[in-house]
Amino acid sequence: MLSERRLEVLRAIVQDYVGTEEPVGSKALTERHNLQVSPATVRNDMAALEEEGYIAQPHTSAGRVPTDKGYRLFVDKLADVKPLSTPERRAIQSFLESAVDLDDVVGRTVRLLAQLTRQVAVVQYPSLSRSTVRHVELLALAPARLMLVLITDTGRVEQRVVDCPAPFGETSLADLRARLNSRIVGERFTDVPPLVADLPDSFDAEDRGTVSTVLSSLLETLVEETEERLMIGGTANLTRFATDFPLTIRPVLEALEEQVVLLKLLGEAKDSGVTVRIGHENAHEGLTSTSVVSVGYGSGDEAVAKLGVVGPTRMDYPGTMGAVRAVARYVGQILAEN
Amino acid sequence: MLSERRLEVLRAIVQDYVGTEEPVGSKALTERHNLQVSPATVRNDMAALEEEGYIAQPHTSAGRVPTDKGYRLFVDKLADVKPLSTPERRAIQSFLESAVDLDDVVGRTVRLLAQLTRQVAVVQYPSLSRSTVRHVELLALAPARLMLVLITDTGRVEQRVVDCPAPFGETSLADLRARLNSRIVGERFTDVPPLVADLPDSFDAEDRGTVSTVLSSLLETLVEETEERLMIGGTANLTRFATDFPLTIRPVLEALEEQVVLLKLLGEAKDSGVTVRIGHENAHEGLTSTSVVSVGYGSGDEAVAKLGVVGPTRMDYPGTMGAVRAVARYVGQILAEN
DNA sequence: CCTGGCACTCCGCTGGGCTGAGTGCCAAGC
DNA sequence: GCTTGGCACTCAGCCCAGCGGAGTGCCAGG
Repeated sequence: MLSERRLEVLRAIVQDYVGTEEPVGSKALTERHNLQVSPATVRNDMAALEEEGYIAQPHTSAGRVPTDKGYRLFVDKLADVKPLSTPERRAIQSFLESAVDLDDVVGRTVRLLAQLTRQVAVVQYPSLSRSTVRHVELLALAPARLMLVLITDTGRVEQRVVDCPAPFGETSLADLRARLNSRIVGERFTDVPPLVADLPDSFDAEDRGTVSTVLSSLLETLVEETEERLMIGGTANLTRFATDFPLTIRPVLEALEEQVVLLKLLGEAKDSGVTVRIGHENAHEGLTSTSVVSVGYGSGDEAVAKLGVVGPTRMDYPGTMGAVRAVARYVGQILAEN
Repeated sequence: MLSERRLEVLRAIVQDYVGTEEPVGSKALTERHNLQVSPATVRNDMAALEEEGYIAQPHTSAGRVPTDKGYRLFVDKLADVKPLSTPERRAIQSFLESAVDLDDVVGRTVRLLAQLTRQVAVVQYPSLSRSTVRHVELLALAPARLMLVLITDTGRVEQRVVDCPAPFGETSLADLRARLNSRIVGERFTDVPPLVADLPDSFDAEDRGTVSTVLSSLLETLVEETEERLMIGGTANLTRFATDFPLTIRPVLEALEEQVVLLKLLGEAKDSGVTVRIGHENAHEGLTSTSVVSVGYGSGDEAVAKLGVVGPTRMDYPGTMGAVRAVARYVGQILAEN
C-alpha cells in the first residue's frame, strides 16, 4: 500500500501533467503544491511510484508522466467528480429545453457535451429495447401492399412497406389494425412477440398469410429498432491534443466512424454511475491512447441509453466526469417531460 | 491567350504535383512528360504561367505549384472527367442495391464516396421540396390529442403530436383523414397549401378549430421537412493530406460540423453537372485550402439533393469528378426504384 | 525517514557548413 | 523570334557539434 503522501504526489503529478501537458519534475511539484517536503523526498516517492507502475519517464532525465494505471488510481481513489457551477447548469438546462424533437435533443446534447468538455462527444439515441409501443398503423398502398408504421413512446416513428401474399380487404385491415393495437399498445418491445403469436389464427384462411407477413415484419422492425444509433460531435477538438501527430488522431477518427465500435464502447459502461475507461482498457486498438468517460441516461429511473466523451488519457477527469454526469441528468429530465 | 504548349506545361505541372505533392521543377517535367522541348524552354513557359498567376513558387529556387487559378483552368479546359472502370461501377451498384432503407442508402453512399475518393464525403438527404406526399395519417392519442404522420415518396416518415382546441370525434377524424388524403396524396409539398386552405369550411363549427390546427401543423411539418439534413463520412481521410499541421485540418473539421455551412456549400453547386469549387472560391474561411466537388442527384430527371466530396485543392480532379458523378447516378437509380 | 549536495544523463536548441534542386538570364544557334 | 545549353546564384533541408538546463539517482549526514 502506498503511503498517504505518495498518493498525494501522484495526484499532484496527474493534475500538473493534465494542466501543462509536459512531464513533471520533482522540483516543480514541490513548488506548485505545498507538499511540505523537499524535492529529494519527492524523488524517492516518485521512484517508488514508478516501481509500482503508476508513473513513467519518457526518457532518462525527464520528468514523470502518469501511466494508464496511474490515471486509474487517480480516478478511483484520488479524484472527486467536480460538479458544475450553477450558471453552467442553468445554461445546460435552458439550451436543452429549447429542443423541438428527439433529433434536436440528441443534437444539442452532443454539441453541449463537446463544448463543455472540449472533447469529442458521443450520444446514443434513447434505446428502444425498453421502450413501448405507442401505436401501430397499417395503411393500404395497393391491394396487396401495406405500409406498417410503428410509433414508440420515445417519439420515434418507423415505417416499412409490406408486400402481402394475397390482396387484403379494407375491413380485414381495419380489423387487424384494431386488434394489433389493443394487444400491444403500451407494451415493451421485448414483450410483444408472445402477445401476437396467435393473431393469425383468428383470421380467415385467405388473410392468414398476410397477417403472418405483417406480424413478422413488425417483429423485425422492433428488433431492428432496438439497434442503436448515435451521434458524435466535436471532432475538431481532437486537433487540440494532437500536437503530436496526425498519426495519433487518424485511428481515433477511424474508430469514431465505426458506429459499431462506439456502441460497443458505450455498451461496456455500467448502467449507473459514471464509467471511465482509460487507455488500454479500451479494447479497440485505435483508442488505446484515449479515455472514454460515459454514463447512462434515461427518462425515468432506468437508463435507456448512454452518452459520453472520448479524449486523451491526459484529460481533466473530475471536470469531464462532472460535465458528463450533469448533461446526462438534464437530458433525462427533458426526455421525461415528453 | 496561352499557347498550346504552355497549357500542356500547366497540365503536366498539375498532374505531377497532385501525384507527388511536391513542387515540380522544369527538368523533372521534361523527363516525365515528353514535351519535346528542353528544360530551359519549359522554364520560360513557367515564368509566363507564373506571370499570369496560374502557378507559384513556394520560395525562390523551388519548383512550381499550381495556384487556385491554375487548378481552375485545369479543371475547365485541360481535364476530362475520368470515368470509372466497369468493375468499379459494378461494385458501386451492388453495394448500393443492398441498402434496406433511406438512411441506409445515404449511409452507404457516404461510405462509398469516401472510399472511392479517399476524401471526406458529404451527402445531402433527398430534399423534400420537390417530393410528394404519399400518405397522411391521423391517429387519436387522446380525445383532444392527435398524432399526425406524414409519409413522403422518398420514404421519409415524420410525425407530430397535435393538441386540439376541442375534442375531436372518431368519425370526424376519419372524415378529415379521408379528405386530406384524397386532396394531397401525390402532390408536391409546395403545392399543398392552396389545396387544403378551404378544408375547415366544410366541417361543423365545433370541429373547425381542430381542423385548422391540424392543417397548420401539417404545413409546418412540410416546411420543416424541406430543411435539409446531411451525412458526412471519411473524415479520417483528412489526416492523409494534412502532413503539414493540425492547423490545416482543424478549421476543416469545424466547418464540417456546421451543417449550415455544408448545406450552403452544396447549395451553391449547379443543379446539373459536376461543380468544382476551388480553394478561395469557397466562401467559408476554413475551407479556403480545400476544394469541393459536388453534383446533384435525384430519382428522376430532377435533382432533389446534392452530394460531393471535400478535399485538398491538390486533388485528383478527373478521378474525383468521375467518382462523384458515377455515385450520384447510381444513387439516383436506387432511389427511382423505390 | 528526510534532506542537501553532487555527479551524471540526455533532450532540445542553436549555428555553421554543405548539398542539390531549381531558377533566371544570357548569348548563340536554328 | 523561338529554342537551347551554359552558368552563376539562391535557398530549403540536412547533418553535426556544442551547450544549457531540467531532471535524475545516489549518498552521507541530520
